[in-house]
Amino acid sequence: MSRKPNLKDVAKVAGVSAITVSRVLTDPTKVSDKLRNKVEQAVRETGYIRNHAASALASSRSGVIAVIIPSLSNIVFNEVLQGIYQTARPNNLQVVLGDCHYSPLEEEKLIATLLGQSPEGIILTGAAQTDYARKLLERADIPVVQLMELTDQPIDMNIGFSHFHAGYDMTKHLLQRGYRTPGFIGARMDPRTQQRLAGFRQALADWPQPCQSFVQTTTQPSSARLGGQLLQALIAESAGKCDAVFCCNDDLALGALFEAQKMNLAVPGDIAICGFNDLESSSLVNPSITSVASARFDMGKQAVEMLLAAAGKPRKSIAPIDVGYQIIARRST
Amino acid sequence: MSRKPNLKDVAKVAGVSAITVSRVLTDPTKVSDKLRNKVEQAVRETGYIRNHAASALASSRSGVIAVIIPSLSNIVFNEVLQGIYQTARPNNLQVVLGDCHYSPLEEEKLIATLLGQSPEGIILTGAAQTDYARKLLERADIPVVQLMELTDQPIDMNIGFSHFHAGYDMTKHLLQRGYRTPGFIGARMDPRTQQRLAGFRQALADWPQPCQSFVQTTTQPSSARLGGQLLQALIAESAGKCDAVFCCNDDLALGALFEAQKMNLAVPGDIAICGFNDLESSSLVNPSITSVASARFDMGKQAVEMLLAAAGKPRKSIAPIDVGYQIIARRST
DNA sequence: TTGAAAGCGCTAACAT
DNA sequence: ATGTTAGCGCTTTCAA
Repeated sequence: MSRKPNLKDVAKVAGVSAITVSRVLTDPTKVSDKLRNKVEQAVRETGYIRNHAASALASSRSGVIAVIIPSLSNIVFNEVLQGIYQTARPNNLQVVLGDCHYSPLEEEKLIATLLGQSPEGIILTGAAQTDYARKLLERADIPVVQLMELTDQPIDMNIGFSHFHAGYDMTKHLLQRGYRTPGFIGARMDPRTQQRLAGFRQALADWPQPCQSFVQTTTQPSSARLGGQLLQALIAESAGKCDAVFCCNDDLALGALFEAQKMNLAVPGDIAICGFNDLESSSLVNPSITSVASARFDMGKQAVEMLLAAAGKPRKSIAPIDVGYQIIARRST
Repeated sequence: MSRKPNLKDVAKVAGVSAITVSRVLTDPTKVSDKLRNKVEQAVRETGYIRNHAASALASSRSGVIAVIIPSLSNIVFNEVLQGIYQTARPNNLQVVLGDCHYSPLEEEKLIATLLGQSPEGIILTGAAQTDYARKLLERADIPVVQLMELTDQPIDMNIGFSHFHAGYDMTKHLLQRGYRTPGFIGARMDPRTQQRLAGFRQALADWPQPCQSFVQTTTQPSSARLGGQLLQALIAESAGKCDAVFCCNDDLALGALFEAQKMNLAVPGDIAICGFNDLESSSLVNPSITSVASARFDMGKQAVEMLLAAAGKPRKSIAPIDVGYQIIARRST
């Protein structure tokens, strides 16, 4: 046999009709044990694999969900992806994934491309979609989940947490620990990073005594190396007065810590350091780094579950789901 | 019109036949300017989006490639994925991704599932596929690339480097630096990790003087935390005699370093540490960690290019491509 | 350059 | 519980 086997081939081998084979594959309980065994045997024998395109065309169910993340290299999204993939698989959903490199325009193009796969739902990161992207999504009329942050104007469903409040609380943590001239270092400066910075500023504004503060940001991609550089810039800018650094993520925080050690600055004695995302390393370095934890795996999982729950049903407006966050105080502050 | 527009609808609006619309979408040069303009106008007017499933079924070209990696959480594969996605997109290829959690059986199931998408090629990690998986792949008759490691019995194409030789060279590096009682710590113990360990053992066997060595491994997933635990176990096993540790990857190495610092062991004075994969942190910690670098992004990129080059052509046996590796000696050894 | 007809492989809907 | 029939929406093939 040279040609790839199709349903009819399997049916012939099993001595049944094509639809029976189809039923065994789709819902085995609809077929008697006897025939089911025959069919399963025939499937194995022929190495049959169902043609997804034909199945999708005939049933108008693609079994696909689309997912767009801003970065494949940021481990944060990997944990979300794990939640997504692990929930999608047992539900027989294929994931088609796009990386929009933090660009709403790239995201728009990706949405257009991915919608061509007739996904049964789509998961997006953040809420910075272009108007045209929103239009495309509305026309597609499929469930949409916006992930990671909370938004007032969701396209459809929304799950995440407030980066503003997390940034606010982290800054308050620094102030409460007695640091009075805190700095903020940020890379990439995507919307969520900006919200963290806004939280930082608001917390300072709300503090009873006025505090001097310093901010160093760049739109360059985040990395530990950059964390070191930004720390240097911050210390230079503040002429050494800065006594604490809020790093917009843990990569930066780790780099800042290593750099501080190279500069013979005691952490937290000379300078406190805190990060965001609570990566594993942050709890293992010396000193361990204070950070913000959030349920990333769970967000991915829930996003898929929300799509599943919404499938087929008429769209009803669901309140955004706030999964919250947690300040994990450690030795670095 | 409430129903989603199809080719015929667009054709009617444009006053042409369906096939003409199809041609405008696929290869506009095949249609006269006059009709092409009419059609393009009609497409915009109707908001038409081509049905991928029908297109794939009729043309038997899915525009999809399948990729299976052992882990979404291991940053190493993310870099490979970036190479894959960044090469796939400009070539109008969709990637369908599967995570087999280092299990050949899960991989087999994933292959079966992903082949259902009629991918035009498939990229696999490693060479530990089950017999049935290999049968499925042969039957599918599409280009296959096995990635990351080199194998004598490739299914089709192969690109990677020798983990055995890398492990061998790294161990030789330790011996040449004067360490005589080296240890190896390994987690997960997937085939590539085992090859690194085999290289470690061979290097010791080949060394002119006999050396005592220690090995601590676990099949648990790798993590920095585990690196610390394995280091403790190694030191206990060797009663402190161990003077160098070859960690099977950089996560373990970082954890081992942090643990050594907590134990007040000088690195590399009391104990040398080296890792594998050359993650960014390895170059930034104090002391920086010796590691093995390889061209992961490039491997992903090349794998897609190999699929593209092989598409359609009769399968000819191509020699495995060795992308090599590099020992990056740093202060930790 | 354009179109008409004939499926691609599967499943929904309708028998039996 | 099983089978028959008729498409799903597109592209291939062949004809004009």
